[in-house]
Amino acid sequence: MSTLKDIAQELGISVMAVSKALNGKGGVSADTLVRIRNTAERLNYRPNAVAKSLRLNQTRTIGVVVSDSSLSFFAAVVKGIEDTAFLNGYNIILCNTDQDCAKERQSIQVLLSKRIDGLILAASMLTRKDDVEFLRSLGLPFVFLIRRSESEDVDWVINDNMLGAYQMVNYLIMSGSQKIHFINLYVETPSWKDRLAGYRKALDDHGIPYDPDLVFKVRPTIEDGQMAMNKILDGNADVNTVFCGCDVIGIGAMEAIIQRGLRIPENIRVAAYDDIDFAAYLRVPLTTVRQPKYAIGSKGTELLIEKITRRSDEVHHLVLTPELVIRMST
Amino acid sequence: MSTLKDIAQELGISVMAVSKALNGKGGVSADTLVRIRNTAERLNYRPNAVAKSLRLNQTRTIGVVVSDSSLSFFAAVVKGIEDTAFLNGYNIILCNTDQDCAKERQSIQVLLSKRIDGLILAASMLTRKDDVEFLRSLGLPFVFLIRRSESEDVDWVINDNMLGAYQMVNYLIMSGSQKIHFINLYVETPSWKDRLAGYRKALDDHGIPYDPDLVFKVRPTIEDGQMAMNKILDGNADVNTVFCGCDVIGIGAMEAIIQRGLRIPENIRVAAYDDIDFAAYLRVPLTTVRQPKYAIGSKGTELLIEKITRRSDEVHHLVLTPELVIRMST
DNA sequence: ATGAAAGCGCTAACAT
DNA sequence: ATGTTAGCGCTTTCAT
Repeated sequence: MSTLKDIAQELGISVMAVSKALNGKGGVSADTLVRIRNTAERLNYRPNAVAKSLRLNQTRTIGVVVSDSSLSFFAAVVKGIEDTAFLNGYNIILCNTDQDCAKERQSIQVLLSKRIDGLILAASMLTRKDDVEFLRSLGLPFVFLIRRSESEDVDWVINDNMLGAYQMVNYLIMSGSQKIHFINLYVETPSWKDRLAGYRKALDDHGIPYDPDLVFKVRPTIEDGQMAMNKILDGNADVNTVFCGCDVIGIGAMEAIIQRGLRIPENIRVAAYDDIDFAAYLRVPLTTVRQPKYAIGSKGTELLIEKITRRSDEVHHLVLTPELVIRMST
Repeated sequence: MSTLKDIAQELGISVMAVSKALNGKGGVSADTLVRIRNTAERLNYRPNAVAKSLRLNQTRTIGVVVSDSSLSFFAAVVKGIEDTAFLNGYNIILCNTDQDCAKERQSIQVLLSKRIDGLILAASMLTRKDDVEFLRSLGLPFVFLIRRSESEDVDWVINDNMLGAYQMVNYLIMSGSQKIHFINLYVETPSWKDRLAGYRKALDDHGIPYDPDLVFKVRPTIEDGQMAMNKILDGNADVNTVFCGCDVIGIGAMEAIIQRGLRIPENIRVAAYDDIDFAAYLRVPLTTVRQPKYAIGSKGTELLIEKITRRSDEVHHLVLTPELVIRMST
């Protein structure tokens, strides 16, 4: 792999001249410029971004930590991130946390070593107030995506979880449901609380008392959704409507219902959250709250790059509006 | 952000001593070792991987170019890659090519500038023989995943496309189908050809003549699958069985069939390829060929790291065995 | 227009 | 056990 020095020696000129020429900085005669370009081409010169990074103290690389990039929902967010990063001349280093707090911190430390210019935390486990101290101590611009922090003075891009849950539960009530089970996610993040608040507010607005026995917490897997639904069905003859914390849980719930020979929505109505790619093509097309997945990724990246470039300390909260998507399952 | 020098000055010792101590190289007294560690801790020292990379000529970073990381199938492969990279102390820079040859080359050039240690090409567009020259000219270990190259002398990890297609078509014939439409992917890659070969071989083995009019090419999207299926249904009253090049196309095909009030599998049998996460939970649970998605990613990464470490020039072809998964759609 | 010097943070090789 | 030298490839600053 050839270097500026190689080109300079080849031409009997200084390294500086070559550097300036190849970076279009001027201060080089038209004649030498051409000769330098040709030689660079011939020697198959590729600028060494590592050396550049060391010198300029910027890597044009963004760190992305996400709980599980293989889940349909996160994969869409990551695509939004990567596309936007690419458009702005950045690359992304992708790390999975597997919902493991320690692994998340470890990954962040590695990214820090690699001197990323900024950090995206997608569905982070570090949402507590004291986690923010740790994140701040890194001295690095960072943005929360999907899940917000409990601390108000950091940036985030999320969908309006309270509104989404409210809209869904309100719709379910308006269309006839009085008793609504809620299989929410198992980590009690701010998003989790916001959705619960939306659920409760909708009940409240319709004068339906809140029954904590109707609320469950499970991991976002088909199996767990199925198990939770089975438990609900086992314990209770009177199940009418189920609102699931994400589509994946909803798929498991539908599976449990169908396996018992019950029909959706005739016997039980099922609703969920996210609107993943295949939500419209499931056993029963799923009524759900659409999160603007790709936009969360792209807006979040724009915000981060803005922070990297401007270095301003304004706090930005982007709360994107979710959309109720009514399909056959209700 | 503090450096070795900061620690050295603080302690009034040389930079070298600090470097050795912090890297566990020995040659430091137990006493100074402790003092160095403490000071490093206190100054919140993080080794600068950029400087290390420049010095050592290795970044412990792998480049991953993939056609579209948001597609369920690729997302699973990428997870396999990232997990395995992490386990071996590597990070991945993820780039999407969007099936665009020029973008793929551009991304590779950028990765090359960033001095990645190795390159993974997942469903690359650079499968032609002359593309290999370009890839070799990079002087970088690389591995093809999912899609193989036309050139035999490069490494790859794929599933046995010929066998998978053969097994499926053989099963379809054995279970009663004589006329089988084939909606294959639109890029005529080696994988594409292998699957067509498997399709033809199965027909052959059963004495069924090959009819090119039954073979179609579409992009791997639900919409295109749907359009293709509609075209088939429009032009032909006698449609019995459809084998789709991937599950996403299969979803589109099923949608078209259902929208016409036809039943799956009673009126038309539908089979596909990949076995994406939700294949079992679709409108009609999908009969498909399971690719070992995660394993393709993890085995491919192991192979690449092996190449990075050993620098041997043996060629490895890992052809993983696909599995026929029979569900309700046939 | 061109170049020399210095240094980003680190480590291998070689003193002491 | 500890330190010195040199240099990875690049760019900023300051000559000429």
